[in-house]
Amino acid sequence: MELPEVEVMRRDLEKDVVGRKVATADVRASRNAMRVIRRHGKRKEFTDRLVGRKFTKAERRGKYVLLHMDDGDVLVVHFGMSGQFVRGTKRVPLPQHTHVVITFVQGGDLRFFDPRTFGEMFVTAADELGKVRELQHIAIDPLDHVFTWNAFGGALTQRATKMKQLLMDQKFVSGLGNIYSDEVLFGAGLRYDRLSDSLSSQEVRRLYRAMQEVLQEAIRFRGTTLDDDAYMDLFGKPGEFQNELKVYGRTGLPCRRCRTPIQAVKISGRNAFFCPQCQS
DNA sequence: GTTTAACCCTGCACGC
DNA sequence: TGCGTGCAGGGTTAAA
Repeated sequence: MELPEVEVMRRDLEKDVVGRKVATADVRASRNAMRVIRRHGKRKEFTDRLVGRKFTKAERRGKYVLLHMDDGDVLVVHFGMSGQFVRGTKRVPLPQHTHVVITFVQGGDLRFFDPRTFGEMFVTAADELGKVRELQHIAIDPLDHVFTWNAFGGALTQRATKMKQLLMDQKFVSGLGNIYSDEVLFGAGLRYDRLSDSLSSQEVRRLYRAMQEVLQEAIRFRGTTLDDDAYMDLFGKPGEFQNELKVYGRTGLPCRRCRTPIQAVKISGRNAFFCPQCQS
């Protein structure tokens, strides 16, 4: 789950979970459930900080969601690649690999399931957030209004890294993963292996604009739901952006712009998809 | 400074 | 049919 999916989830949570009060919290009895709340030694340590609390705000930092509560604590959630929230009720059976169930005083519940358990959730005090290592290093959000193409260009020349890796580096710019880094680079007409300090100012502007456009569009289409990655929104509905993808997963298919077959290469263990004609 | 690989995990596609 | 293998990926970490 990358920035657009996390943002869609955040908006859904803001609409449907903020304002609700926790009646019960349950961490399921499995090894992987404990993996999900790995920061807490015991289930009770986690659940005690949720029960009786009301959610007051849903915030996003990079690919993290922060659910603030009325006592100043925060439920921090990272979805990894297969983590999901879904709203439910007692009558709806729990999905496979459900690790945490939070029920509300107002009725209904919130389930967290995650087959591959790369996801994580934990509760911390809001004023301790600055001490959480993963959150400290999250770079500026590409959709933040303080993020200007000027500042972006300056940061790019400070480094000499292949563009794909740099875009996926959460310490450099937050929110992009394997799918959207490829889509952004295609939108900018840049190859995955261009070095960041080799970009002209025109290319920097193109990249900046492509980043805004791709991410905003992906949010508008409510995220990308691939066959092998069943991302769904809070209400279990898939996204639509997979139909708009220009390069990701399209190996051998004609480029939507120039008809040249899309290529895939391995770069540091990840697939990079690109059009050899449109990107240079 | 930058890059690579391994690790955590399950589901699925593939070949035999 | 059923099994083993390889791959997918976010983020961290150790090693090159």
